[in-house]
Amino acid sequence: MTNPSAIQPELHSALEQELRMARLKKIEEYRARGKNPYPPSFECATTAGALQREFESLEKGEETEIRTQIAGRIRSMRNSGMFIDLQDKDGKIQVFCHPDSLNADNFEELKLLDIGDIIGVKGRIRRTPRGELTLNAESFDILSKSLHPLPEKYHGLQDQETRYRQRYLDLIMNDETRNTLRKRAEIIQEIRSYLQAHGFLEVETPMLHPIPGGAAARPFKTHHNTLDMELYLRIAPELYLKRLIIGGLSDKVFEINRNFRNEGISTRHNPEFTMLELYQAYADYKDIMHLTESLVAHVLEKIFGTLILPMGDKMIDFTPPWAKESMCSLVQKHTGINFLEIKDAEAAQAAAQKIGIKVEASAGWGNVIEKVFEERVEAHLIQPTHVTDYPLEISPLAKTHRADGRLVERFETFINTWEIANAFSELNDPVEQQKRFDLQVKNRESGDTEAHHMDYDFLKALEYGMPPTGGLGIGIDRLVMLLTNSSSIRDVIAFPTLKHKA
RNA sequence: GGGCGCGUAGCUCAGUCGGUAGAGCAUCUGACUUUUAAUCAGGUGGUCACAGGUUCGAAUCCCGUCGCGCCCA
Repeated sequence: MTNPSAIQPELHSALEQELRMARLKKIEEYRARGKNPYPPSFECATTAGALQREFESLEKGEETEIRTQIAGRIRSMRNSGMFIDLQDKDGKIQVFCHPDSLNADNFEELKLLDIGDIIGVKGRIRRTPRGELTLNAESFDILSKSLHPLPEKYHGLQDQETRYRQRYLDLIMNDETRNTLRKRAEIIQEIRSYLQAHGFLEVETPMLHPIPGGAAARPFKTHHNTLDMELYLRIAPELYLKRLIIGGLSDKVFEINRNFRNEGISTRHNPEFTMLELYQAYADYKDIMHLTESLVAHVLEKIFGTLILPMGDKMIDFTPPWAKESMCSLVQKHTGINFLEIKDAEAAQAAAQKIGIKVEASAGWGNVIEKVFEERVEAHLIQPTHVTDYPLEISPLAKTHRADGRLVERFETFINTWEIANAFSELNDPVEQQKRFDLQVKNRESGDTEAHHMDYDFLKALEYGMPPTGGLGIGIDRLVMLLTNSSSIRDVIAFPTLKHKA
């Protein structure tokens, strides 16, 4: 049994304690009247938003005999509680508490109500002479008493840090936060329904990996006590989804789930983030390109009813087909250098240095191209663009390009300068895959902490035969950022990773 | 990891040249009672992020630490 008057460590000031004690006292008074301040349920007949729509045409000053009941949080009170603004999931409605209609018991209990309390109200609908749709309360019940004051009613909650640390307050106070996080849920719902309608099977693969694989990234490490075994939080589901394709669980599988990468935090990076990965047997990267476009276009049409959205001060046009150009061609366009004519790493490094781009002495031909691309091309990719035909050297899981052995069949889609999608014709030659892993292991030994690990278990699976397969990864958080015009990934993740507060 | 900025009442914010800590909202008391950020009168409320330094005197100047934001890597 805890002492309700005990000082909580989070409550520093005397005022905060005082406010809390005053509200605890009101709870006791309410109980003393035989009422339960935390009742088990309340039957809502409608919502504020639904009422606003339903009675849109009710004239000023018009009263009805229509009774309804509604629940919500008290956002403000005027005239000593005579007028209460109630907020629920989809709107606000004014509640009028006057002894003419409100029962005598409840009228006495008005002084026990505070801003922030959740109440249920029964009453009749009218529109006031000033034009406000109003519920003339006949009775109310406290459904949950709030022990803390809400942020300032006019300016709301502004402090960025508090908005992240106490997201529930941000959600109560800021419509924009509610809208963004609801849009996120809708976007994911639409992705699911599109993929399910196109024959994809939704699956779940492990979060705990004995060997972190499927991406170039540093993992979080953890330990299983009973098995006495090191495990890693997954950096990508790729190698397990391919095992499902090998097994023929379905020719089309997808997973929408969290990945974890033990790297920096920025407006575009959160240590845990949500990824869509899908694999389609007998398809190549060109098929996946079309799939990517129609998937995203479907989401936009369903949710926004348009294919053109604002992002910052720009307009992004998602209408398929999207621009498509090879990485080397884009690099040549922006630097004048045609790397396809450059044969070795030394010459590539020299070409990059000549235009003022520093590259490491160990950088191979492909690494140099990637670096030049990042520094000179990415910033220009505003409208949706598939960048194709990446260097093999930086793509250890992709199939060698059918027309050029130095490249792979891969594309990344850039929108608003951000990488949104990454896709390949998947490498399904186990001998070739082993060579690629060997090279990665060598890179790791020479200091590349993001290089892939050798994974014999996966190689063994490949050796049983994986059909030709196209694969796609889409960063859901960044996609949601684009579609909700959000400038920080923290705005599209309900509870972003934060440091301990001092 | 580097640079810049921010941190003052529960919330939103002022705080001049270094001279006793301020406002609005919220809250409490009272008045009023069909309001719309209700209004009127009065009151409560402060670890000025934390720690040190300079100074007769620091929210203010300096150093360090922590947290948040923005830009860069």
